[in-house]
Amino acid sequence: MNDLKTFAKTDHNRYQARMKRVTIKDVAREAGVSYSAVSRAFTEGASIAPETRARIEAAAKALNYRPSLLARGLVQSRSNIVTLVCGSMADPFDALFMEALAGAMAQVGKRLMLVPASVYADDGSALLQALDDQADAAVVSAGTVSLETAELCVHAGLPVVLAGRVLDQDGIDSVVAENADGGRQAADLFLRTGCLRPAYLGQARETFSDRERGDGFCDAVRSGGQVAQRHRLDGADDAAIYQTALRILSAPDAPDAVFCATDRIAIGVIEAARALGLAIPSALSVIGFNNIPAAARRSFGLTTVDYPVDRVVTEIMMLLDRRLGEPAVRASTRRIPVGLVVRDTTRRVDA
Amino acid sequence: MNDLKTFAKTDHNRYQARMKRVTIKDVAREAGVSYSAVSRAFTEGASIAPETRARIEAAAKALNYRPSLLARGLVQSRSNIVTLVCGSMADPFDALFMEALAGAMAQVGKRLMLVPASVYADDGSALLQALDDQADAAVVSAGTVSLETAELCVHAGLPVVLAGRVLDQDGIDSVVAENADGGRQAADLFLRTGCLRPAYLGQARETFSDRERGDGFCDAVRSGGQVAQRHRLDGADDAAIYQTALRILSAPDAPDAVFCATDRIAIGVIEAARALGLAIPSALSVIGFNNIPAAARRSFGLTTVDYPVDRVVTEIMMLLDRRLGEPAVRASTRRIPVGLVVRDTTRRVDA
DNA sequence: CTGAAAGCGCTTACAG
DNA sequence: CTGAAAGCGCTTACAG
Repeated sequence: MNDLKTFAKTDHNRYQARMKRVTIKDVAREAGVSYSAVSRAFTEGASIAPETRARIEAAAKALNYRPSLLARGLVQSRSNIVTLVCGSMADPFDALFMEALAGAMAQVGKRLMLVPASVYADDGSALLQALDDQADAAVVSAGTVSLETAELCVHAGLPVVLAGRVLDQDGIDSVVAENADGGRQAADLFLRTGCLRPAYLGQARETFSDRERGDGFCDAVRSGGQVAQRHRLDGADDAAIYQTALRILSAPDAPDAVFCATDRIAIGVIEAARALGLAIPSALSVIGFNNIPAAARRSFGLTTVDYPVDRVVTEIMMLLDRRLGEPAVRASTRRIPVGLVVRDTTRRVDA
Repeated sequence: MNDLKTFAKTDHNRYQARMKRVTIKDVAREAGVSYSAVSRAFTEGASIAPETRARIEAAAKALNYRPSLLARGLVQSRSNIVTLVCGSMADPFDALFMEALAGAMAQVGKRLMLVPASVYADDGSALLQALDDQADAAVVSAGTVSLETAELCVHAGLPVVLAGRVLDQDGIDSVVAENADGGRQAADLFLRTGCLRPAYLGQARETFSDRERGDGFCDAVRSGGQVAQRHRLDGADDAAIYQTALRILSAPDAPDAVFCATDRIAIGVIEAARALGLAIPSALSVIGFNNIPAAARRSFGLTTVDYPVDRVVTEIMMLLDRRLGEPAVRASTRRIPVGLVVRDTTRRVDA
């Protein structure tokens, strides 16, 4: 990957006999019209004689003409690009979110530009790419976004919506799960099913949603008159999840119920429990978050907090739409309701 | 999602008091230089006095100037965009591939534009988006690409590489797994461990790689003097995988060994087998393909054919680089070697 | 090293 | 309905 000189930065023209693009002028010449006419022929609802349009369309087809989105974007200062600052795809939830978002954007004629947060400095500069792209909007689902960067975007009139976190900055909208409520629901179920040593297991690096889930859970446990342990992963991959779970579950004061920041973590806990011979749910209860497809697998039957990805995407689209219509509108945070899906990793509440 | 009028297509200007962008001219004025000078200041290795550059950089910082990638792309006819035509992210392998590709592209200063194949007509038109974007290259990992579309891209000088399939069209490169060899390896293991009724289970809609895997497998089984069953999923989601597996495994002539087109399918087969009380691997052997992280989970311990995603990405980058350097070079197909990773779903070869 | 000019491929008022 | 002109924000020869 070190010698991709050409692709990376070398002067293409030195090497490349790339065909020159067929432009609006070529079509105009072919059709015998001005090139404004060609532009109109490709603009919905422009005033142009049907016959002229037909002639132009024929010429365009003959020449394989395709309007340049770059040029159009430049002149309209609207690129039809939406920048998505994203993180690792190791958790299926993130991949499904991206897929849903890309689909929704396609519905309104926009496409997603991927900016992997990991390749940018952890100072919010990933988001600045959206500015460089003249993106119509940005969605941030990973990485850091500094107040300074956010401010810059707002100032430039770039609508940005944060997924999974809230930033205290005018003009930056957010959509997040009712995380604390999800944590509370998990805690309630543990308490009602007689769990005595509940614990929360969060991400290696605490995130906004992670913290809210943990807080909601621990607060509710405390309200129930118990105290919750609070743990954190040793690392981000499946192996680290498993090892952390092993450690926690084999400690002297091992919990008998674990609420995990994500389903992926919860599945690691289930596997560790099985390796240790802990029966689920009699000796250990487990609850996840997100309700990814794997949670429903027979192998796991994971009780989890359902976080409907389509709702998230719908809200993002609506926030974006609203802000485009009214750029100065107050920042708003949309909370997506979440609900327990009870499967096999928690005990029955028949008491 | 039906009323996103503003975001979708309405005239922004009617609503939007978007700040006008700060341009090269603003910086030039602020720094007291021509705007060619500003351009140079932002061009690596351009001839400009250090002091002038410093002054310009200061002015740029003061104004929060950021070069427009759109404008730059237009004039250089190089957008630094790479279009990825992608499919569903339901299979973790696809998400990991995308992540790896995005990372590699970032290394060379390019970003990925997502085009979900599903939202375009099944005639290869998704790929045409790459042309409209003035993309520097396109990678296709899903959907149909017609010869006609491919031809158009080649003609326009757009490098395209196909992932997971080969197209008989000059100028279109490919990277694919040694699928048939993978199938052969799976078959050999089944035969050497005494399996008597081997079967292949492919995707609902046959794909290029799918077919190669099945062919390689069935041919090798035949060479071993047996005949393989050949099945196909009833649908694309986890539920359909599970149901299809149930059906196949409870048939009168049920197989005692199943090679699956992907790990995801294989996991469904494992779950169906367990539901039916079939012991793995004594009563049923299972082999997958890809070696996704889930395959290594203790819950599955899936024997599989490892298809290293990083190798795939590396080859794609090299093919792209080569074609950019030499646009007319013959199309080439890179075959990525694959290898069995033996875990717990196949019997020991101690006989 | 620096500036003025032309041009990338379009759209958008403005006249006609 | 149609065309000529200006301009979107840059880069790139070309002179100086």
